[in-house]
Amino acid sequence: MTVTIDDDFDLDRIAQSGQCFRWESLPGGAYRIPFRSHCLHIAPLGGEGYELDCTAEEWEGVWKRYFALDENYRAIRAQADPGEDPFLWRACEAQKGLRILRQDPWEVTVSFIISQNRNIPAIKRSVELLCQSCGERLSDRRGGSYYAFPSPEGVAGLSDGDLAACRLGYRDRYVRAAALAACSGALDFDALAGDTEEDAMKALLGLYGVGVKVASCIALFGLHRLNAFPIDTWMRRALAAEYPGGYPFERYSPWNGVFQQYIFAYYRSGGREPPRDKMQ
DNA sequence: AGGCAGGCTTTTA
DNA sequence: TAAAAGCCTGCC
Repeated sequence: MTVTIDDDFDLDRIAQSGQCFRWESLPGGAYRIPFRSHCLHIAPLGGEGYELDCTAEEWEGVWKRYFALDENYRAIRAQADPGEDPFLWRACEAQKGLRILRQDPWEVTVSFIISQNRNIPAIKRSVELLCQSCGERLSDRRGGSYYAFPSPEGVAGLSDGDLAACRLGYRDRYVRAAALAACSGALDFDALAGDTEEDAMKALLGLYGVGVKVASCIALFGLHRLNAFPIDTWMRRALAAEYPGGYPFERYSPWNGVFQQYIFAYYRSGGREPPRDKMQ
């Protein structure tokens, strides 16, 4: 089936934004996107049109929510004023098409625990190895196979050796601890959904191996708390260079996390003063 | 109590 | 070799 999407929506930008690690790039700007037990092939047709391999029901019931198409990113971007904050405006213009997905919170939790002190290719590799080691092998609609992201039980059941084979390094005990917490109910994403931002952050920070940065990423990308504002090395550089007087959080609430993502992507793509030496 | 240095696995460029 | 969407522990 085909659909038209009448808002900011750029598959390449989303794929490269560092919020999801399992999108598979295909020829022609298309992607294969696994989500829980679903898998979508989506190909741009030019303009606002896209070719999908799912039913209308699945598009309506699963993917529109996954892509957060109920939210209007043009309207969010419009809050950045070129005269008031030219840097933010440029970042939004340059990265137009980004969206914050509604991903599976468990997958996001593990992925961002794995992300610490690593670059994106290395993160993708470990996540994929983890999926292959204990995720369910499923078929997409084109006869291809893929591995679902494993359940907490699946991860908790891995031997030391199998977990080590995922090349998680010192993070392997963090991942195992998160799996045990999710199995025991100590980590309950449904409960977190009803919490205040502060309580949700507090609960996430209680996980072994989860600090402020990773907890913020889980809140933003896993719990869809669009005001959560992860600060990594890139954001630290961007804030120091562009907002020496402090970032105006009040001004952009409750969309701080969205603007954070524009700034992060803009900076990482070389839009501003890359780290002293070279870029990718 | 709260801040800071050092260490940690592995990959990437 | 330094840096990578950092965090934990021990010391002060």
